[in-house]
Amino acid sequence: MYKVKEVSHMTGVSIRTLHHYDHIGLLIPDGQSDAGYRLYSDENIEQLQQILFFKEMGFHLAEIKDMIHHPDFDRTTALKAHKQILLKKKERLEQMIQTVNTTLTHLTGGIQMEKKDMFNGFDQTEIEAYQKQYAEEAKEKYGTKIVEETEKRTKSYSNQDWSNIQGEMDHLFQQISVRMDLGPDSEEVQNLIGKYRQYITKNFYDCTLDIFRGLGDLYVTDERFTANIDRHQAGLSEFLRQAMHIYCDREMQK
Amino acid sequence: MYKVKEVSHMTGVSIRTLHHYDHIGLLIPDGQSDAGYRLYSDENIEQLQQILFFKEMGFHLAEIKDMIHHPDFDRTTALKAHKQILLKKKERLEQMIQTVNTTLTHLTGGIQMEKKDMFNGFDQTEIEAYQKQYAEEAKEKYGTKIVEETEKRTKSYSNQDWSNIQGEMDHLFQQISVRMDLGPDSEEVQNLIGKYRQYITKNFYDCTLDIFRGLGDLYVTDERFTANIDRHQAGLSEFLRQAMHIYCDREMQK
DNA sequence: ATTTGACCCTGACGTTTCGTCATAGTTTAA
DNA sequence: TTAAACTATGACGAAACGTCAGGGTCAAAT
Repeated sequence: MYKVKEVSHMTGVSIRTLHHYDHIGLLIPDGQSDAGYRLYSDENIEQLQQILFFKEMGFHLAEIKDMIHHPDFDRTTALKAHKQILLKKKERLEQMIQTVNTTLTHLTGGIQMEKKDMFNGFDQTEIEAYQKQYAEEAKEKYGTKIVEETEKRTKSYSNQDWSNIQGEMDHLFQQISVRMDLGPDSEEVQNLIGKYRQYITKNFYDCTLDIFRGLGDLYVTDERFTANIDRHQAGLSEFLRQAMHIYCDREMQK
Repeated sequence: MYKVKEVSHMTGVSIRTLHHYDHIGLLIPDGQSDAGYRLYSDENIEQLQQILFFKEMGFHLAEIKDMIHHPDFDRTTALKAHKQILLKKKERLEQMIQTVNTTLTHLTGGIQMEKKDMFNGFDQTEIEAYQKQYAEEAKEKYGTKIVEETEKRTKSYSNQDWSNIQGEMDHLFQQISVRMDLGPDSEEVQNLIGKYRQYITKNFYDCTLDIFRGLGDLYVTDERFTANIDRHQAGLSEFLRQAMHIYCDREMQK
């Protein structure tokens, strides 16, 4: 016979929950001490595990109570009925997600139209000016090789190309921004960061870890980057820097 | 200016709901009659429709309250965050439906083969019978591929092979059972669980995480399994289920 | 002018599953 | 014997209203 704390440790349910289950008659301990302490038998433990199992499936405690107290209860029918309920809930959720998505595209679409920034203007001269400027800074930091490589690769890019690149980039940032709550070290975010690096390597230059790390810093120290990135989401640039650092740390360890 | 019943008819919300929204400060009518009747303006109606819209998307009333009372509220961010929540809920629901399906197929399929325990009887015909039956259930769940694979692989197994498999399996269970006190999340146990999965994949079919998780549930819900497993050690089946779930959760994160 | 019926109001409890105190008795080890 | 650790029983809170209960208000019919 086990006391509440032991049962709690064994099964992972809280003591309060045990009280509650006793209270509503879902799981009444087989025994009781002189002082009125609840004493649970091995059988009680098994019952509890059954209860937890059905609870995981989303059954209400009242339903579970019926199921375990009526051994001849038709579980199959109950399960089928339950499944229908779950399916309906799922449908509703999907509907909700759809609605959110629709609203979201309208909202973000509106914002993007409003703002004209360097990545939205595909004027070739502007891009070149940007490249030049970036080139100078980059030379100081990473030497001339990377700069030359970038220039060589981007020279032949058409407006269409830039537009595509911008689209991909926006998409990636978008993806990351909605996952900010998962934390910069989350698997999802780290995967996206990896994609981002690949994307740079594909379109601009071989983005080594050192460079990548520096790029992350740039997002916070250079207000042009900061502003451009944070337009997706406030605080995204700092978040990106953290995530990129974590990414680099981990990659170095491999 | 409209009274509660009119608003109720116009929008479909109950009068009590209007009371409630007033009470929590979500929708306070613009006017009031001498007798203290709530009088809603056209603007109020619009607000209410906004509220209903966000409610449909599954926002909590408190969140909605913030959104409509703070006109510069970042709806985009809120929506994105909300979407994540919805997606998580959906995942959980799908998991639950999966579990229900597993239980259902094994409950319905179990009637005819009640007394035949696949692991204890090495009679070839019995095994084949089991395989057939399992095949039907499994087909519903995982499609025909896994079933065919199992059949293909096990067709040539001799009694000796089955005996060996059983031996290995017993050994593994034994190993796990003596480590139960370390907890299902301990490294030792998790390693053994990993081996177990490999073992299944090697001898029967490609055991995906979904399948593996379902298998864990089976150990608790299907008494044939429970009995067979618990003969090594009381409570082992439940322990296994927990360990397998933990294993799957962790593997999914990788 | 009064009655009647439709309509409105403000509580307040119930629902669901426990978390979180608060207060108080019990057991156990030092 | 005393302090630490454990247990017990309430009771409030949370979310979003449904559902009475008890009691005013308004407009039309008597």
